Amino acid sequence: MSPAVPGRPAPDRLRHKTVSAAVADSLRQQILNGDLPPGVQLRQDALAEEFGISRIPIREALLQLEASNLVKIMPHRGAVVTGLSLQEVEDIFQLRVQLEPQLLLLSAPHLSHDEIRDLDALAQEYGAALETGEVLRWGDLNSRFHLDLLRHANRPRSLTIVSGLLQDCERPTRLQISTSNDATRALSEHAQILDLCEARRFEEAAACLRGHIEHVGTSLIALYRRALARA
Amino acid sequence: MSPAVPGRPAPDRLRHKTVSAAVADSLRQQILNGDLPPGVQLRQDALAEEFGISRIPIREALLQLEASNLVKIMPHRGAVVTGLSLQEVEDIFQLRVQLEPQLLLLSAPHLSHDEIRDLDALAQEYGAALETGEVLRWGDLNSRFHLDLLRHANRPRSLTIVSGLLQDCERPTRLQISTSNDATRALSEHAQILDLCEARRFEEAAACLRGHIEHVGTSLIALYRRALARA
DNA sequence: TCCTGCATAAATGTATACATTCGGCGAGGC
DNA sequence: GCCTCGCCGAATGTATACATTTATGCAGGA
Repeated sequence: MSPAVPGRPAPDRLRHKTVSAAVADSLRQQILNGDLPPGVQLRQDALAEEFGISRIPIREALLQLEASNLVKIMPHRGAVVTGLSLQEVEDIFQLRVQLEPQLLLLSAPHLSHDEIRDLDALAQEYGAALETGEVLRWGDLNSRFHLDLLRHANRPRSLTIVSGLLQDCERPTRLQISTSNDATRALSEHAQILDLCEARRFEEAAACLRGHIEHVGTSLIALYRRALARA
Repeated sequence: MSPAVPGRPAPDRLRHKTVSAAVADSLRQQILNGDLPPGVQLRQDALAEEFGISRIPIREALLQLEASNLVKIMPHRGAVVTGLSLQEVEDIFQLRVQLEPQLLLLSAPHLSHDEIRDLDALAQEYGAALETGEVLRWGDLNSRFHLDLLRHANRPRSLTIVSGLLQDCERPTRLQISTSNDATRALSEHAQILDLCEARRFEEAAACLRGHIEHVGTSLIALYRRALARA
């Protein structure tokens, strides 16, 4: 029953084991939430004092964040929160369109009824968070849904890549809160994908997933373009 | 440290600026060369003494290597050199087959004659290294050739991903040295791709690239399967 | 006025020293 | 005889202190 398939970088569900990991998670959340917008300089001394710890764990946390493309470290010049260019966002969605449906075709046949039920629970939790305005959990739930859907594709590297793409989608997704009718549509599309999977109509499920990503992508890119134009 | 977009992990425009980066590069080379085979434990104290430095830069170097999937760090349990499962290698080549030809279609029309000449120089250098047995430069030259070929696709995230895939190919590629007739075939295929690009027959170039990756992939996977069976 | 050059300050990078955690070994009990 | 509990050693994780690099500001001169 143990999911040997890598769900996430680290099983963060248990308590943090090291300070640097805790700091990394905290900063990651702040960046994904937009609390730390792109371009902000992260000074080690300030962060160390703020967290009440030494600079060493801060440095290691920043290195972990750089691995996720959340910050850019320049030697002797500190770390800066990175931003995604419009081109990058477009690229990310094109990659998702190209990769995810194909992986779904491989993974869906191996989804058990229990797993589909769990996915449905995730989707409903996502809907609940949508209504209560819990924006923080929004992107995370969406990412987990998409990843769990593809878990059984037996393509470990592809899943790692998709995981990275999904995480990068979380930041611009925050913009979409205002136009949350897109989000409700996403909700129904998630349900539809699950229904098609349970009915073992995998080709249609993949097509639906493709349409879902395309729709979210075009909507988000339009929004992102305007947001960038403002700044 | 994630590769900027073109070039390599670190554009060595200048000599190493920090010790941790130098250590990371050294360890990276040793791992890619097979000097540090998968499963080896990297103890910080031993490395620190070996390099004649403190443990702090060692730790940061290990974190950078973890970002490249070259080592796996477990909290309080040290770092271990990672290996690629057969499944991962297969996945990597399927991804390359899926991504690279498409990117070539986007990039090739923007390749100038000078750039094609540079690429040809790279290919010839690769051939020279093949004959003189300079195995160390082999994987690096191959990666640079493929990356430079796709440089103008205007798909930054895709290029980063392909860059990672290529680096991961470097390790199992070392196995291929013995059966270097595959490598000579790769050499001619590289030249053929360039010729088709210069003739502006982009579709054929992409098809050729696809066949090239597929051929190298199947050959390498067969070899890798036997190597894993031994160990 | 503008440019050059150095001195100063602030931030990062590294070394040393201390604290914490994990794994193994052996004594003790069931 | 086997299992459990607890101590001990080794390695990692973190704090403190020092060194190095980069950027800034001011003085001096053309």
